[in-house]
Amino acid sequence: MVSKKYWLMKSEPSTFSINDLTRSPRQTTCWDGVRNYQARNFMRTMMVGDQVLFYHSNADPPAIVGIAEVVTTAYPDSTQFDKKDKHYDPDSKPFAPRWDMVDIKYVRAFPKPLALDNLRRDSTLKSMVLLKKGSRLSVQPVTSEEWKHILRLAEG
DNA sequence: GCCAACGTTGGC
DNA sequence: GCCAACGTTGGC
Repeated sequence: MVSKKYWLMKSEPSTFSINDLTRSPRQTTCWDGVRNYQARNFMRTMMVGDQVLFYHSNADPPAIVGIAEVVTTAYPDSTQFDKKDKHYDPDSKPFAPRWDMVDIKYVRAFPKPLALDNLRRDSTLKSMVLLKKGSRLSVQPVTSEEWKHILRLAEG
């Protein structure tokens, strides 16, 4: 038995919001379009049951808006082979796919989103990857302490 | 819309 | 292997 891990995944709500996730078939979506090696490598270590903070970037305000969970391990992202897709990668070959994705399923939305500026003022969270200066990583690990604290904030 | 910070590419 | 140029992210 491996213990659950915790993650944060970013999405621009104008592209795919947590509401879009609730309306998806089985409230599940494949997390395609990740084109950053570090983010990909994190997805490759994900296990079914891992918990995910759903973050709205480029939003007003940017905020953690709810929770999802990982329901598949990583598998090749089909959009890398689709010439018409924005995330098409001509250098990736089907016999050696470069980019992976996982499926995540909606768990719940927070009654009140946790806005980025509030998170920044919270000393318990000061070493969160999300809050590091210049951090752009779209898939990132969250410690269990950060996770517990964030859930408390969301309930409060 | 601006721009700082970051990741990637490619010439050398 | 260095690093300038470029493209992207994402807060503001």
